[in-house]
Amino acid sequence: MDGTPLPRTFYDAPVEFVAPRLLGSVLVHTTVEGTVAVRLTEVEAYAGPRDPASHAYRGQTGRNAVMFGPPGHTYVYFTYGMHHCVNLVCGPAGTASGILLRAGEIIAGHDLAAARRPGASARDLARGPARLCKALAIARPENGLDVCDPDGPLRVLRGDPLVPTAVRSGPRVGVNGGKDTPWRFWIDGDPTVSAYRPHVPKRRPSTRP
DNA sequence: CTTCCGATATACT
DNA sequence: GTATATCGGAAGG
Repeated sequence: MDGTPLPRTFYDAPVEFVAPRLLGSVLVHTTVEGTVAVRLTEVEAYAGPRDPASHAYRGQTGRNAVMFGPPGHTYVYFTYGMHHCVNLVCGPAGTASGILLRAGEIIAGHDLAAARRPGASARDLARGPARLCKALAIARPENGLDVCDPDGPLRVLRGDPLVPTAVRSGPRVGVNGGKDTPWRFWIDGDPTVSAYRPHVPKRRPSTRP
């Protein structure tokens, strides 16, 4: 990590090209409470309107609007009525592609992250997309931020190089459409990578007594 | 470790 | 009305 944000040109490429190269980089969020930094160990690529698993598959809505804007910005969404998840917008403006930040290792601000995640072990602080957001205090106000701005509150810094064999890929977690597209990327053997869960449709409440 | 399940905003039928 | 890019707690092994 050299303290310099990844340049916007880094994100202005096909999302499946950018995603594995994002592993090992560092997301840093500074608030009035302090600074927490996470080294990314697991991400997923979502390719806009052509990808049935993407939030942009059915076009623009109020929620996904920033996906249709320029790269290098956050797309934060609220799901299941209680969790936030964060993406980085990729590709030229209008591509509506993004990379979901699924998990990472807290490398600075451990005490603050732990205070935001009571009861969690160090390994679990950012092990999962909603857990990562909670540990870094990423929520609606962080939607649409420019992570390339060196003076902004939320930045993505270049990480130490990985050995090429360290990156693995497989199907994305919990998605129904596009389940054969291996666009989940993670650092092999890293304990902070989240557990894989296949998509499971919820059972309807029975009307039977 | 595992399975089950509830919480409930947002988008869609 | 139904589905979902999730999580944490309870209960079982």
